[in-house]
Amino acid sequence: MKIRLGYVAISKTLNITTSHTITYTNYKKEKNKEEKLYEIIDKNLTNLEEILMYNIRNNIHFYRMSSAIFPLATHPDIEYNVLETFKKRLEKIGKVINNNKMRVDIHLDQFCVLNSVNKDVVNSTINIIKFYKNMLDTMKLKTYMIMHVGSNTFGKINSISRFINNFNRLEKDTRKMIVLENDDKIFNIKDVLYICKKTKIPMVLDYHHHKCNNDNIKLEEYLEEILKTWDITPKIHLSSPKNQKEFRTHNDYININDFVELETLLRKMNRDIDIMIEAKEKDNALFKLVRELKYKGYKFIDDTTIEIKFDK
DNA sequence: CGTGGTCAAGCGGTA
DNA sequence: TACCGCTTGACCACG
Repeated sequence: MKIRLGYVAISKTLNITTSHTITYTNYKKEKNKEEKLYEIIDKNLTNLEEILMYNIRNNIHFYRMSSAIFPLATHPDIEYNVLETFKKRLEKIGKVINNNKMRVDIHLDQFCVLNSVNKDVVNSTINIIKFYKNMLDTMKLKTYMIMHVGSNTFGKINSISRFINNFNRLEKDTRKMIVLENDDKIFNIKDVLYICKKTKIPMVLDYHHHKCNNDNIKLEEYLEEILKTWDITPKIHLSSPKNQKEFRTHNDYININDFVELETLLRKMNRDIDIMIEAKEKDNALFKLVRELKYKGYKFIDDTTIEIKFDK
């Protein structure tokens, strides 16, 4: 079995970002509003292209796009069809991704709360989901949007059924593009797995969140079921705590012990896995982990792919 | 230059 | 009750 490693949004090595933005307040002050927006988006897309080339050069097969490439794209008071304007560009980027068989996905922001008790929040969340679906469709990427279950208002049972109800309001094609992740405070792996089985949503396991929020539930007992929610290679998120006191906060790097713990469970599963490194040092953290794993004796097929022996 | 205040957006936890 | 962190922390005014 193989484990591939990926990273999120920013390359620290290249030192470029695809999240250049403008706030609504400053946007309103601009003389050439549209021009200003397009300039920012153009910069973001150029940097995205550069990051993708960097990923290809370094055999990184697995990457999460920023959700801030198109500033203000879903703002209620701004009318602009950004996806139409940048269609050619997005198609080209999509082609690069597909031609190189790279797995690229996206994570919805924290204010996308599908099960909110506030109707306006739900509606804007649905709008945002539609926007990203259109974006991914424009790029011709067969991939997913990752999100959390959301709010806990009126307790878990109510909150879970709110999620399922609102999820079912989405169109069928859109529903197929949603992936759920266990969070670090409320919805643990058991809760999320329950929803995922009911709705046929694939489940991303976040190992660090599980450590933060587990109610003494053992991952061993659920891991196989979690992986089964995927038709394709399952995806797992890995990060390390900043320190004991600020446990929930992400560390700059990955503690190799966290990887080894997780990998020890995974090697009993006999499935290829994609592990996304979520560390503040981004690709640097990924490569640091790779160096340490090699030193420890892990066998690598290429720069970021580990060969693991199935171990019952 | 570096830095502190600000920014469209939700939510729960912590001091 | 106000801030923090998640999220992707970037921009801008000021010194």
